[in-house]
Amino acid sequence: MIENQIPDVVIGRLPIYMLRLNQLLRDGQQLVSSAQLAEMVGIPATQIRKDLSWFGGFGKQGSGYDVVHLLDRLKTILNLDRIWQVVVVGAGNLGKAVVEYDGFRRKGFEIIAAFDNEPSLIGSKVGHLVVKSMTEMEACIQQNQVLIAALTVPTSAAPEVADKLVRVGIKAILNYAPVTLRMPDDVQVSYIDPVLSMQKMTYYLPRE
Amino acid sequence: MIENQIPDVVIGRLPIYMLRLNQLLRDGQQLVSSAQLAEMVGIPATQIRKDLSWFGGFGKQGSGYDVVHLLDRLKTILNLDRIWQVVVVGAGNLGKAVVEYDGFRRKGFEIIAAFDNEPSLIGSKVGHLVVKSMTEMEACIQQNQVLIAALTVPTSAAPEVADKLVRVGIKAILNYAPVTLRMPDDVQVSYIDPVLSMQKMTYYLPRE
DNA sequence: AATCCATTGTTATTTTAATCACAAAACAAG
DNA sequence: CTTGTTTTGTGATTAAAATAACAATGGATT
Repeated sequence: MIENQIPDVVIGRLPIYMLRLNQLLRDGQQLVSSAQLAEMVGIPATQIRKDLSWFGGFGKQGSGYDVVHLLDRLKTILNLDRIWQVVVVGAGNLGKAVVEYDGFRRKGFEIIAAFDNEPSLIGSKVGHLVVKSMTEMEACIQQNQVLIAALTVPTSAAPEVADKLVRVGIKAILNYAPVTLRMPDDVQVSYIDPVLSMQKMTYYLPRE
Repeated sequence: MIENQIPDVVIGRLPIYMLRLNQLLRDGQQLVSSAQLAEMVGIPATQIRKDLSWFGGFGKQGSGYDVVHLLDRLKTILNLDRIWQVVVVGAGNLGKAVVEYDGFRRKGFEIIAAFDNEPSLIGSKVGHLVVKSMTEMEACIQQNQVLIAALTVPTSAAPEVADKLVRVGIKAILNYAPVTLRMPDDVQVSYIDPVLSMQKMTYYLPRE
């Protein structure tokens, strides 16, 4: 994590706030109090206010936060006031699911290419894309100045492929492989592993 | 979260340790020091030792931890010394991907059924399963005493379906819908939302 | 214009988690 | 059997995060 003023945990909560604010926006609500938002996200109101105050106050005493304005500010803070291009590396089942999932596009992440080095996959269609060879990856990433990659290759290949991605300019990796990546400080890594989440939950389940 | 002696963050790290220990096991290594494990997972050795010490000491001074034994203990602690049956609710693209992903099975989570209420999906094959109607869900969960569900229905349906799952006995929900679920204290919920992770990473990316 | 009410922004406090530091234990070597 | 080396387990300390408390503010009401 890059050394910074604002705690990482706070940054992590902002997207959650955005999710609920978008919901309020769709419902046509114009103002929201920290208490109401708290109720929606299951986080204390005082913590929400504190989180937001890191970026300066944008609420109004007595009435609360303007939904549109707050959403707009959060978008800007999180650099989400633009479209981000994303490449998917690894076009197996998992990669396919990532490309075909439209949640990314809906939130401003455009998947522009999918790569694999398995000859049988290259040239095949995945969603709206045609799978490209890994040899084309570097050129594609650099030409489009892509900064974000989703890594869906087999675990054994993940560290090596991640290194390569960083070498060609990637600064954020959404890693679906269950392996810890050792990356330079200016490269972000997020781990997506539903199995780990399940393994945590079983701790709390009755032993029967 | 259930009120407990041991901090939730500690529980959350145990599955990560297991992941690496399994790797060492495959490599045939018999002993591991906290320092070596630390190197592998990117967490300080002192924190690993402290985490483990919550459950009593199972290392040997001077030599480290016996890989097989430690793995065994962690399995028991996390209730992973058994097979857990899981149902998937929602058999669209996402549900399909979850059923077909074999990472769950490999770690002892057996997906025994997939449900949907879309008539066109009911009866179709998803992986090795035949999609069942939601009307059959209650009977299936109760007959098999299933405690874990993966929730892959559309966001709008998620809260309602989650409530139903809890009513019929589910105690842990892996929620893929981007919505906060309000659940009783004895029900675990984990959120899987790769978009949130991406939105967090963009904060740290250069504004270009 | 004065009062009241709701709700923010922020300082102070408490709680929780991470890190440090070191004594105790295991084992190997002389 | 003593000495040296390694590495654990844990009490003490520091750092970080969450919570509480409340003054300040904006708007509504009389």
